[in-house]
Amino acid sequence: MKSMLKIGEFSHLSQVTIKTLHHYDELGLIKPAHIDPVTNYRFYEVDQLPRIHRIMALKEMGLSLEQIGIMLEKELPTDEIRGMLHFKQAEIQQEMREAQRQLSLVEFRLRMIEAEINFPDLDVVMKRLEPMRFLSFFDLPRPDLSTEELLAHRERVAGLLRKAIEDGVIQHTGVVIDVFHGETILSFHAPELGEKQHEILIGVTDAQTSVTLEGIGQLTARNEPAVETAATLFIKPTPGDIAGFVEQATLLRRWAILHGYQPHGLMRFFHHRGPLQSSNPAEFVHEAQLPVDTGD
Amino acid sequence: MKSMLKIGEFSHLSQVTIKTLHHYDELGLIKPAHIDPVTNYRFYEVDQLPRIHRIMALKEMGLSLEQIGIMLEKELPTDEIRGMLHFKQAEIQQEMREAQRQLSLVEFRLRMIEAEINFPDLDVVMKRLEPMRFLSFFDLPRPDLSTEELLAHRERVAGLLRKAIEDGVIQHTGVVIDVFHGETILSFHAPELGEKQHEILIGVTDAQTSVTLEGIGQLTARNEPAVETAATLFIKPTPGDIAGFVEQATLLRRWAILHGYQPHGLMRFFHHRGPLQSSNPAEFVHEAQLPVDTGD
DNA sequence: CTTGACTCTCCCCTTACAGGAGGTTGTAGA
DNA sequence: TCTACAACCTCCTGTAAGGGGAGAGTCAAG
Repeated sequence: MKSMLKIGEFSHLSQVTIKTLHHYDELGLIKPAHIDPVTNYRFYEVDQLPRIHRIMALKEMGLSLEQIGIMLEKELPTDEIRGMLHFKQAEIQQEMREAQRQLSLVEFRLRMIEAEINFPDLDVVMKRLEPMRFLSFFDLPRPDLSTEELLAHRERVAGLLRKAIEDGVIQHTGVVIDVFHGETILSFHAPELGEKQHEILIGVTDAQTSVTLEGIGQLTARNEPAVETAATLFIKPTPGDIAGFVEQATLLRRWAILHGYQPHGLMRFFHHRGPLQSSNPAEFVHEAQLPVDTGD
Repeated sequence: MKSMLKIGEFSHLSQVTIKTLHHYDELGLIKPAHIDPVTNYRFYEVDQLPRIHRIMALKEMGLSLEQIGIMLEKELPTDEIRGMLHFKQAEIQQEMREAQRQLSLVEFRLRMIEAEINFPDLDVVMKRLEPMRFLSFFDLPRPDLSTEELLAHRERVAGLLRKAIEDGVIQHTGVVIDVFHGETILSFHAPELGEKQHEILIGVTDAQTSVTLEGIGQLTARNEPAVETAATLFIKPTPGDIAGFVEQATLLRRWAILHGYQPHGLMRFFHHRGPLQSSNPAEFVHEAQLPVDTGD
């Protein structure tokens, strides 16, 4: 008196939907004990309850159906089962760390909204910078330039660089980066700093060697390794808005620390569209990139 | 001198794959500033970097592309943004609890393996029991039955019940449940308990009212509400293996407590295939169901 | 002019099912 | 015996966020 169960009854007993049973049948996870060859009706036996039970128990652990299939077939040795569970354990822990990270990002946003700090452009993204070759030089002639003097100086340097590029003296890749050598970005135009606080990096081809430009001095070629950075964009930081510029850069540094990234190296300012590409500062697009240790 | 970027350059600057940019274009999340009508080449502008940056930042928080689309369009009021973030926050916390639960399940399994406790059938699954109508009676005539006496008694009761069902006196739905009234399953055949420690529930139709059966006594009809349970199957607990039976039931109770479920009510033994369906104890399939508070 | 690097549009694949269309089968009441 | 209606079947589509690849067209340099 074997009690054959129709799929509906089996579904009810096991609390597994009929759709799911169809699916598992198709995958071969659990096949009905009998299928009527005429009607194709599936018939299960009570004996099969343990198997579907076990499948559900493994699924609750987050294992994929494929993994469950492996664990169920062929009396897998205990060691392999333990291995799979350890692997799954590590996977879940990774997921939890990821969820924790997301949570801290969301909460940071919420705090910014609550505090009515309005930095709609503080969208920090992790970016990996590829290794690249640069020409480097320090451009400030004196530490105590006034804002006007600074702007004029910048314009003159940009003109010289543009000319050198046109003449082919510099094989430019289109990348320009500023690096501020100082405790923080705040030191940008603090007169008490030494002369070499502001470095400009011009991306060049691998073949480029160091050059000397009249009116600037020596540009030293060097290769920079790849680096992980926390990056955020600066839109139209017109010269008059240096305060906002500084504030946002400071916020980026705080963001990184708050989210568990250890700043590691100097902040870089990557010019997507700067003085070399456009003469209209209102169109400038810069990106601050703070190298960090990710711990990986 | 607008700098139009081909998709490859834009992809490089933003660290977003071309495939993803295609996808976002299709979804309308970020459309190229210009598309060559002849070649269909996509051209982006540097101006569009902030938008893709923001998209990535929101995606890092775990928001779906659909939600991101909503947040980006039409200068959404701060309140709505805050609302969405709060919602996402709750969602992440829920995910973390779920991950925590999975982790504890995996770790429980691992501990069982390490301790070489071999209960391959302790696959605990949460099940919701539907409300159902039962005939209830307490079946032990004396508390101090020997094992042989107990088995004989059971057989006699099963025969009487089968006859009552055949005669239509009991409109049986096929469900039979044992409930042990005592502190734990361990009290099962402890003679010091009173007479009414073992209750049998026979599932019946809603129309069934209480009846009196000769040789058993009165069977009282009552409706049981729905209840959440932690459930595990018992395969072939032959009478001689009462120790294993008890051990597994105890383990189920421990499992529930360990995983944060508060047991709430008495453990039930649901007979998928018991004395009423089969006369061969080797084919029996039972299920222990422990009602619990889930906290929902 | 050719080669190699880019880019385009389609189409299929992933997970674990859910929903529904359209057709067949089983059962209970009139 | 007829007829509802529930239960069951197969087959198709859809989900989220793209990845992989085919086959064809485009761009820049040597």
